[in-house]
Amino acid sequence: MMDASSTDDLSTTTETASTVAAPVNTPPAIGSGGSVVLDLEVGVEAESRKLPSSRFKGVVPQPNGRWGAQIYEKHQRVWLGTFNEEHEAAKAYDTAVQRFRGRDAVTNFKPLPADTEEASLEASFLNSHSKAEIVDMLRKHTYNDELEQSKRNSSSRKTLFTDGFGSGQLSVNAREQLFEKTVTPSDVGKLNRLVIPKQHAEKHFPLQIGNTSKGVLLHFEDVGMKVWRFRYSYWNSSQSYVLTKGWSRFVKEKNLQAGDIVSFQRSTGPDKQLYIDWKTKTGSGNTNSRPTQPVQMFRLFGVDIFSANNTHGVDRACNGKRSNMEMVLLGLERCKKQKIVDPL
DNA sequence: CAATGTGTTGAC
DNA sequence: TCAACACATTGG
Repeated sequence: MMDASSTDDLSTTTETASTVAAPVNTPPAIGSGGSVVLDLEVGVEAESRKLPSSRFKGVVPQPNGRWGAQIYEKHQRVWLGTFNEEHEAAKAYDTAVQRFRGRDAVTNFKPLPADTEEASLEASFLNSHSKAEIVDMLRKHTYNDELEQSKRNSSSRKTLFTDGFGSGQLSVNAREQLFEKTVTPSDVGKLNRLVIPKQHAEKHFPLQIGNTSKGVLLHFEDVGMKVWRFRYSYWNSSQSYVLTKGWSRFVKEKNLQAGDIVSFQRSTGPDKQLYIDWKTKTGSGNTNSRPTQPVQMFRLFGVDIFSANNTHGVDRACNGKRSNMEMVLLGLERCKKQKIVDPL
């Protein structure tokens, strides 16, 4: 009904930012919640008819002592809901104005918590929802909850995980398959490099002209949440794109053999996190057991956690309860810092 | 009936 | 754009 169905984003752009920069606005003046006070407004009390105006932008008093929040868009008011506390209404306005007019819009409070990581997370959250959705959250007072939930999801750098039979994938961050390559003998040999088929390289890992020969460092995360850093560059001599420095370590640790398949993925979310995985030709995932890799091992908070290959059935046996493996993964999610393998 | 939020107006 | 204000509409 409210019909704030303005399509989405990009309508504002340019004109938005600039102008402000400085968090002008009246200072949030103490947190005096209810009491109207203000002796100079004796008339107000006496009249008992006029409503106290708000110190905050976008906040209007309600007859019942509560506070409404509103923002204007295209000559029309967009109602953001009613709130018990004046500052809650002000915060709702802040959220809305940032979605409607960009990150640098004038707000009541925001300029204060000018973090970096949190701020960007909220920014991506805002931009991943339509104006109408944000308004709806504000009116229902669910914005903060949804934002927090979003943060949890985006911070969980989860990798796909199989139950040993390739059937049980736990919830995974949305990611797209970029491409796979069956490694050649030279890819896993002494040349210490992986040739990336030109077709895929140019499509998914475009190199800037300046970096063509110099190369760049690409970060990939594997199923164990280890981060691998490979030098990626173009070899004029062979007219091919290659992963060089760092690649041999991967080959060694994974015991990659000719004919195995390496696959590359990228998260579809705002972060363009890259992932790398591998499997044997027969393709039973990477939980297959090679002599050198009898079990999967996670390292969590400095503790090695082993999981037998045949977790099949174990998870399922938990009947509704969270499975052991799930707990492990949940723990991994919380592990903020990722282990850097092969620091170059 | 009380609360909500729209209609509307005038100031900036 | 914005808030003030009146009041129609909602919802329990």
